[in-house]
Amino acid sequence: GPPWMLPSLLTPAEKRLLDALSGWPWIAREHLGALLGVGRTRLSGLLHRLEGLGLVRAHGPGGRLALSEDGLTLLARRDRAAAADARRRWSAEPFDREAPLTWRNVRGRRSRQLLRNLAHTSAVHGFLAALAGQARTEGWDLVQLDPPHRASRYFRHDGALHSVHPDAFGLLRRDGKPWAFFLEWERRAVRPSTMAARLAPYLRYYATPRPTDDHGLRPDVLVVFEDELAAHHFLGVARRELRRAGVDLPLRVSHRALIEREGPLGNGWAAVAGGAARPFRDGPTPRPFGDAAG
DNA sequence: CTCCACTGTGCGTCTCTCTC
DNA sequence: GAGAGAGACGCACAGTGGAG
Repeated sequence: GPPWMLPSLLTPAEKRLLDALSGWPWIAREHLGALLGVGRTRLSGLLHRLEGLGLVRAHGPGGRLALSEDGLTLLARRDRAAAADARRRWSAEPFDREAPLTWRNVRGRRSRQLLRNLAHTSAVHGFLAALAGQARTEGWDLVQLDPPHRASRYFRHDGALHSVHPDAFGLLRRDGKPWAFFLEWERRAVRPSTMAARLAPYLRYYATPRPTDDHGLRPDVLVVFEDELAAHHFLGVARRELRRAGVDLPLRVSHRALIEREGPLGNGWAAVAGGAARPFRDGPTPRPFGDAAG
């Protein structure tokens, strides 16, 4: 059919898949299935149809998924946004179809950047996929999940314009009670000064009334490190910085192995509350995201 | 001395606000 | 609507210091 008929041809599930892909380019099938809450069979069916319509393409040996340029155009038109801009930014098409999939061979600026840092991109996808799965089994409703470009927040503090650029923002709800978070996935083992610098934008943001104004509640700031040692160091830095700034920042810290074992909604987080860092697995800690812990 | 990991700096990119 | 300026991010690059 003609392209202008596409929106009416697509089912709600297919539109949800397109939206997910627009937020998380280069996502692996497994992660996408978990995000959408569909099994392998169902996912294959959806992808087969969308690939047949030319809206989605799988790239590289890993079959990383992304919207095609037609897919980007379709969503841009729906959002009354400039389609050419969207393609320039998000196109996953290679310059050279014969050449292997590398970041240098990708047209879109943002999608190129995401492919270049594929380890980080995949880590965030994996976190969110696990979160979505765990949320379903534990009765949480995943209301909202924003990729970095929608999770950024710009605000004024001391007269200057500042911003936070999280790797993701999410809003969940259970029994009518909401819980929200910003995610920062930290790759590099960073020095104390760098750790403090990463924290500073959030300290400024939470020093303003904006978190509550923006979301109706104060989202937790989740910081995940690749290795445990860096997470422990960060806890110390964060404790000092929070005390120094006198800001009540709902910060939770963890590391990859702990998240993989406990799940994002599990017991693997250390809180920095009242200036006192609580070490990981120091006795039975309350479930951080449940009713008990707040 | 060489090698390697880490660090600081410079640059490019993005999005916001302000101004015209 | 276009352009400038500001703040934040992340890469490339070069310098530094420790280990062998």
